[in-house]
Amino acid sequence: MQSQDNLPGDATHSATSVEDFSLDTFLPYRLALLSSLVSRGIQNIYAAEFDISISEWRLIAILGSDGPMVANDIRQRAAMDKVQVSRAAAKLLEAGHIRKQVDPGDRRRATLSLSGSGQKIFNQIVPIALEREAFLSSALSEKEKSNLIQLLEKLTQIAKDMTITTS
Amino acid sequence: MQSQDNLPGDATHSATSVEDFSLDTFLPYRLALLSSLVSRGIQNIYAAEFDISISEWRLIAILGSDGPMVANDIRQRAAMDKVQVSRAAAKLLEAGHIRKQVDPGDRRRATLSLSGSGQKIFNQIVPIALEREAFLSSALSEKEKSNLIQLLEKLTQIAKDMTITTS
DNA sequence: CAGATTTAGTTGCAAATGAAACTAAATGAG
DNA sequence: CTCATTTAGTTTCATTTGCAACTAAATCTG
Repeated sequence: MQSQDNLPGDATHSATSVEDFSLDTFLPYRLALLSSLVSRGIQNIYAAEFDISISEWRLIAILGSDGPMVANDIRQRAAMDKVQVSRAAAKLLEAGHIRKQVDPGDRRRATLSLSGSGQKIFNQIVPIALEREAFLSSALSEKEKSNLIQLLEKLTQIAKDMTITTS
Repeated sequence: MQSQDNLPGDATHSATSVEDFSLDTFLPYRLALLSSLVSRGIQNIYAAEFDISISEWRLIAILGSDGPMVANDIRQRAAMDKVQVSRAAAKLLEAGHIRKQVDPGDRRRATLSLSGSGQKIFNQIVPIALEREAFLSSALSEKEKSNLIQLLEKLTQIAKDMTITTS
């Protein structure tokens, strides 16, 4: 049995013929499908209850769990588009959920952090989100779940490398 | 502050407190992150080469691998919105990549199938997509990959059940 | 069979998104 | 020091999306 040490750019021994193609085992499809189902479900929660969008929640989640940071760091952290970050930040700022402090050393940069209301939203959403997640992953054992996370992390790393990060 | 009394019964073994929250092990986040990276990468391929959007490609992929089917089946198969299916179908129809045959028994339904050019697009994209996927999953062993697919399938099933399918 | 209800799919409109152009500040070269 | 380049973030515009309202066909009820 051949080992599968794929050199990047190689992939020559892998199935690339039309007959072998099955949507059900096609990773990008499976990921997109699951991700959209999950996101849709969660979005309903905080769109209805609080008045924030997905990207806004993402910002709040990042600031809430990792602490204050500069927009660019958020972009890298979440593989978000800089436009996305900018807009989400603008809205959150307007709503008073985050604060912005310009870096005196480099006045283009500004550190973003949760305000009181932002923190409150974070505190309220987290339990709901966790509960939702718990229900979702109730089909998985603890081991399966950590295994899954690990696999996703690996893939994310590769995917990040693949992306021609022009941003 | 509103009460957040969890529905009694299930999923109580998992952490639901703010302190335990970590984005890195939060499944919805990991999924969204990876999925968006992967989709973005693949989209570039067929948006540039052929002139089709993600949902259009999805339709082609489904019809190409599963054969002709009715719009509603596509919707269920791909957990797509019916609007999404309708619009993608309309565009593909206009571009001549699919055919539409009205069911004589129920004239609201129409079976969609790939036309010659649609089939050709399918044949051309599949190898590229597979190669891309092979590269992506080059970090995983065969076993890990099939394991991952299986876990994703399980989760998808749950997520489908969770969704209050109003469509 | 008429009228009400359900189902399949489409359309209109408002909000979200993404690429590219733009502003402003910082850095680098001569 | 001055002009060109890079970097951080914003704005503009065209496209995509998603919900809700709609049309048309089928089915159900009396």
